[in-house]
Amino acid sequence: MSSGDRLPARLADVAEAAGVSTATVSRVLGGSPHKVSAATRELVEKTAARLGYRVNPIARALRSSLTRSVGMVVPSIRNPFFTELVEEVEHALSAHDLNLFLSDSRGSVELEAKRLRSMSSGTVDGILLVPCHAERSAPAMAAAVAQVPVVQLDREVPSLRIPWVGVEDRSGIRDVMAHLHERGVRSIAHVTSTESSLSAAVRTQEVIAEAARLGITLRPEHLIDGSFSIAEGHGAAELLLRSGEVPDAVVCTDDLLALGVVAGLQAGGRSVPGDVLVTGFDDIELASMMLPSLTTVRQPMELIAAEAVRLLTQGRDATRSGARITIPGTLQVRQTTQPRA
Amino acid sequence: MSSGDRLPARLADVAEAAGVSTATVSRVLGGSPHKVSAATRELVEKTAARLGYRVNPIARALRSSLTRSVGMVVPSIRNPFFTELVEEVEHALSAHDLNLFLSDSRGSVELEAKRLRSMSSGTVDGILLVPCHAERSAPAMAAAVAQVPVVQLDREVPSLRIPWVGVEDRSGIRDVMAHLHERGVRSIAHVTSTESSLSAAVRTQEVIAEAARLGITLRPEHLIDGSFSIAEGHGAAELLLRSGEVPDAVVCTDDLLALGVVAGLQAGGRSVPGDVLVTGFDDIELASMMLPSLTTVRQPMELIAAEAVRLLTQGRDATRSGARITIPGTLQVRQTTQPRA
DNA sequence: TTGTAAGCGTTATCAG
DNA sequence: CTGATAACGCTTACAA
Repeated sequence: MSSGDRLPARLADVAEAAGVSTATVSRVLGGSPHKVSAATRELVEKTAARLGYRVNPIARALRSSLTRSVGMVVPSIRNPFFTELVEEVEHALSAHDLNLFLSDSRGSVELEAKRLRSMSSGTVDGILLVPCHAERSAPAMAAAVAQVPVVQLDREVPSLRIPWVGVEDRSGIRDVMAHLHERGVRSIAHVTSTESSLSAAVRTQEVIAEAARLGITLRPEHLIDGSFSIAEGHGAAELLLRSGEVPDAVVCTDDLLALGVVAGLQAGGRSVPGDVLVTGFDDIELASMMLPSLTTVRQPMELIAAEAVRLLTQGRDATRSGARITIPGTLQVRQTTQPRA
Repeated sequence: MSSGDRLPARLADVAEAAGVSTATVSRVLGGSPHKVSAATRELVEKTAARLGYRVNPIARALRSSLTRSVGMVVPSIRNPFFTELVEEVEHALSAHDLNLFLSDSRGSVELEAKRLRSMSSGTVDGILLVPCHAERSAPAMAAAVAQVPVVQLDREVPSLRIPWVGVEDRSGIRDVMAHLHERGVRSIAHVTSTESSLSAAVRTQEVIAEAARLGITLRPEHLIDGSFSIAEGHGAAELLLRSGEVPDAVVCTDDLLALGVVAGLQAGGRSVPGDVLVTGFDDIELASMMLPSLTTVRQPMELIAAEAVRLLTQGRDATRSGARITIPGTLQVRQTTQPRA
């Protein structure tokens, strides 16, 4: 049934065709530090090209126990922040000639554990993980890290000594609050998702602290805690409108929530920023494309991805260090916090 | 990135501990059809569990030339339509216990070729590809398909006999046009990206044909052809507004363009749907979350993903067949085409 | 500088 | 039903 496609050339075929040993071919083509004369090298390269030879990465991996690929597990690839992070990671890996094995844990600790198990049994040289739960992700991670280097991104499981790379949450929030204060905001609501992520919890902490420090009112019933999604933000806005007293601004711990809040406020007949200011966090692509465009804190995803990949490629020592690399975000002031005319 | 702590148990270790041969262990644990006595089977399973044995997928792949993973290459993982498609593919693969190798070609034929080359040299059992160009993607695809089964998703390279799964473009557009006609629309503009995708070209063809058939005006300068992005849609709306004569509706070949068009029209002081109706195509998550929510054609991505995976897993025969599987989309009527009060 | 040969951890083909 | 044993394609001591 298989038509005229010939089986791909193996290392041995190249060796035979070139009249040298397999060892020599391997040394030339595998980029080994071993010395090979210029003439032989050229001969080998020529014949390899002529035969259309390509290494069998599986065989290479079995022999060298190096796969040249890394795994990445995120809670939801559909969340634009993670999508953009994955994209940056892919680019960073390309530079090192590494492939990406992507998995979505769908926010499930069990599924995450399964993915980690499958990856840590030799398919990848390292794992980049955005844990889906701050405590319950720990056991599977501990098991994985015994087999292969692991680096956490964005979200952190504090009970483990696994390196982490993420944004400086507190300073980002401080910038937001200072900006709102400057805009004359006297009262805020806060929409967050402390359950999903430790980062969100830290941000919320900081929102509360800064509100107190700046004399901005944050009523307990105006602190709304759910999950990260547009729908959640939409619901939060409805709640707010029903509460009767609508604050001057709504501070959200991520852009999806902020998008939902803006839509919800508009649906309720309020103008943003005319009646209420809104801020987000992350700076996903949509934040600058939406109307009104969203004031938010830009997470430098390129940097986060690059640092994570660097940690991973620098090997066990680096990933053993328990390093915590925090990278500052930058406030992007846009239309949702324009001063009222 | 070096090896782990305790060396993991190998097949041979299990065999030794259980006092049987490696062949027997392999037969039990590898799910081979070969008969093994119930007693031996249980013994092996017990010892394997006790030693925490897990197969080495690399060794297995080398021996059996089956990796239990498939590669997927999309033009941009950031495009929500592809993101959602990837997610569905991941789910479909999970059901078959297959892993996903994801790559982003960033719309570059060269990068795409590189990805295909790397994947087709043994790292995956099959490739799901959304080609980034209707002609220039062909050479690399032809080379890949000689090594490994390939299935095209969404976009198609017609010059190759490679199976394809996608939505029924023409009927989707006919539904949109019929709906607009019913709404009393007499003139439209059309925003598309025929360069990116044959599907878009087909949709555009159908828009023109249906406009003619239904007596709806589509002025040549109101046919705007660019790339698939929110920014592009935004620009198209500005162009439209500057043209002086704003049509009754704007038909877009994807949701991103439609999102941009809505934002652009609003920025220019027009109301959607008050002054202008807008339609999209795809039904990405945002389409129903945005305000006003977007009337669009829902692509059944779960089905598309499932069919593609089915073709791939059914092996060479299926992927040699040159099958073209088209799946009907369904019109989702939402706020952007509400009748003017 | 080059070659020989021993594995890497499985699966599959034989005999028994 | 079970067990030796030879591959799979490559890297890397060790020899020459």
